[in-house]
Amino acid sequence: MSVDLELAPKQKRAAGERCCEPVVYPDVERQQAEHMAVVAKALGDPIRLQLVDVLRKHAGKVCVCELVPLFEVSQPTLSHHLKVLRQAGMVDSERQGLWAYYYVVPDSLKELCTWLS
Amino acid sequence: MSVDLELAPKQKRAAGERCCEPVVYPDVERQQAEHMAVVAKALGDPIRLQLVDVLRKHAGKVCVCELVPLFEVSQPTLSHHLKVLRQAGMVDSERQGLWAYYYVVPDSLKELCTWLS
DNA sequence: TCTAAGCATTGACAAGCATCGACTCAATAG
DNA sequence: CTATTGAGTCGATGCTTGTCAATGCTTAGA
Repeated sequence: MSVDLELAPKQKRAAGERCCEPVVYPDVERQQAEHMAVVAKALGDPIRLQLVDVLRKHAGKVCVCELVPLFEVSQPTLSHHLKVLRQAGMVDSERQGLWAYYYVVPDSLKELCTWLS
Repeated sequence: MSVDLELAPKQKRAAGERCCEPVVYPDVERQQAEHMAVVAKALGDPIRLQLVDVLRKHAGKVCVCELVPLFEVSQPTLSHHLKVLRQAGMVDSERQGLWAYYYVVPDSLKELCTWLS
């Protein structure tokens, strides 16, 4: 889960000599980092973070019209935030008639959570 | 750690009647959510996420000049990213002579990590 | 004192993002 | 069929962010 970048051994060098050398960049790990960054970025808004929190506690039981009055934004704005979360793969929705019920995608937070700990 | 928003009980309503009612917004929890969002937002960039990763593994042993060649950005840009992480309270630095050694602030990731799990 | 190196800051610009109002679409009730 | 309601999309707007070139500051060595 770690990114594992190689570091050049630290050496005090004489004047006129650069202290650092270029280091190979591991591409595979970068992709992991990018994916985790997408998830973190999606959580980087208080409204979206609280949306995830609410949905985790009421999975599949909350329609959008119930979420709107929880936040001081318009319905289209909330719809936008839900779309961001959906595109980050963190939530998904299921329509039943007029209503759309959202839920947190299982294990979508796992990678980030594991890396954090 | 949870945000604990109150939800109005879901009811199918008759036509001409709104389905939702306004809900009280808990201010205290919002502040927690905002703080976690700040941390998440700071991690919402692949470079910053990898910076945190490197620093966690080499705490207090890496100078900025060693970090620069790990990423394909200029030194000022990296300095900017480090500043963002510093302002989010996630890293701090210590100068020794010419070099600045960065390290991850202990427990700065704990709140988010706990909430995620 | 002078010079060079490490790092931070500033200024500028393009790209991205949050927000809203207006609109569209789908489903339901009458 | 028509009106209404929930929800997503679009376009416009103002703010934020990532980036680099240029510059400044501090320290160390000559």
